[in-house]
Formats: sequence, C-alpha cells, structure tokens
Amino acid sequence: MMVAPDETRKGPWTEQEDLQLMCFVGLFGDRRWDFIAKVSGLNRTGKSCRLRWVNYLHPGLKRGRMTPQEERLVLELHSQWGNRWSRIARRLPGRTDNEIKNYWRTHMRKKAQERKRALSPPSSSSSTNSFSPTLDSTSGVSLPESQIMEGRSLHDKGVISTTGDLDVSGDRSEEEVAKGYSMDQIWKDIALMQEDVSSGPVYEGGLILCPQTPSMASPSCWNYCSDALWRMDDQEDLKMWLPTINDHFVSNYGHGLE
DNA sequence: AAGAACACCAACCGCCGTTAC
DNA sequence: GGTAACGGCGGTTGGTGTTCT
Repeated sequence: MMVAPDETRKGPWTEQEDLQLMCFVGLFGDRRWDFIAKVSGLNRTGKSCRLRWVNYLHPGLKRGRMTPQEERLVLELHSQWGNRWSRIARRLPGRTDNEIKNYWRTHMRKKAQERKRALSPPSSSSSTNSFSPTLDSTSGVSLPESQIMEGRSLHDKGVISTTGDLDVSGDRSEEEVAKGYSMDQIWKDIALMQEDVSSGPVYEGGLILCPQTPSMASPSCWNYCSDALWRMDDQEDLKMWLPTINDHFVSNYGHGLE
C-alpha cells in the first residue's frame, strides 16, 4: 500500500496496521502515542493510534452486547455522573467509554421514541414535544438537566478536587454511591464475570504479537521497557534499530495480509 | 426477494487539562 | 511564568449489519 510520506492515513484500520500497532505498543507501552505513531511507520496520528488501541486492540476488552447487569450499572452511574463516559467505563471492566457512549446513545434514542409515542396522541401534533436528552426514563429515574450540568461542571471546574487527586476522592464517593444504590449484587455479578478475564495474562496480546520480545509479556515489563526507552534520544537512536524491528515484523507477520 | 428502517460500531474532530521545555 | 506539544475526553458522524415491512 503506497501512501505519500507526509500524508496521514484516515479511515478504517487494516489488519496489518493493527498488528503493527500492537507490536509497537508492546514495545513502548500505551503512552506517548505521537511517538509510537512516528516510529511505527503507521501514517496515523497519535490520537488515532491511541483510539484504536483503547477501543479495539487493548487486551481484556469485552466483546458483544452489554449484560443486563452492565446495563443497569451504566444507567445508575449515568444518573449520578451524567456523560462522564470514561469515568463510567472505569467501573465496567472491559468496556470502553466509546462503547458505553454508543450504547447510551442507542438506548436513549430508543427511549426517546418510546416516550414520544406515549406522550403524543396521534391527533395532537405539538411541535414542542421535543425530547429532553437528560431524561432517564428507565425505571422512572428522572434527571433534571441541572443535575447533570451541575455534576459535570463540578468535575470540569475541578471543584471536587483541584489537586490532581480527583480519582481518589472520586473513587471514595463512587463507593458511597454504590452503597447508596444497593449495587453490591451488581458488583458481585460483575466481579464474577471478570474472573475469566483477570485469571489470564492481561497483556497476552503483547506476548503473542512480539515474539522477539517475550520478556515484555507483563505490564510491569512494559513499564520497565517504557522507562528505559523513554530515556533514549528519541528519533536518532531509534532509527538505528527500528528498521530491524520492522523487517522482523514484516518477515513474521507481513505475509498474506494484503 | 427487495427496499426501508433501525441498531450498532468504529473512527474523527474539537476542546480542555496536563506536562515538558 | 509562558508556551507548545501531547494525551484524554466527550460529541458527532458515517458505514455496515440486522430486522422489519
């Protein structure tokens, strides 16, 4: 596939790009995306690489439909936090913010249609019956817009914590929230569901796809790798040995992918 | 069987916060 | 302290698969 050197690729990822990205994330860790984008030879932006990794390639991601437990959890958490998708996603291991966002969007659209049908009799065609996106019509939980906006602004403006330890205070309140909503059972269910995932090597993908670096199978190894490599004088030093990796990669995985 | 409508998913864009220089 | 670069997040859009008529 020929791409102009300076032209950034967009659109769907190919299998080969996926493999290449996984390999380089295995080598350098899942940070420094611009760097990975450059050295990997993928004509993608760092953002694009990160998104692909986070939403699709990351080991441990779940596939398939949301379970009823997860759906309930999303609803509960959304009622608390609004559209804080990444935060909600952290409470659903294996689910991405994008996935939850998509789910919610579909879910709300469905609910909106149901509500529209219920509220608007065939004869009365009020043009003002627009749906309020802040209404959580599931189980009758209504969400005043002020609640969502309030919660959001609190986080966005750093009122909850301006010292960078937002996660700590957030987690604490999250647990309180969980208790308050009697979600212990949900958590147990999810924990049970997670046993399969957590019992295996989380970063198995890194090992499988980077046979030339078998010692990087565990996250700790990745961190070690990252810490060491980040000190390299970036581009110049890397140029010396990256071609080898690329050649190796192609020779191992480049067959039959086009 | 064909077309329309719907549902789902992947990816991009713009903004904002953080970090490094 | 100011600024640029980067990473992360939420919003949005377009494509594809599935279901319905």
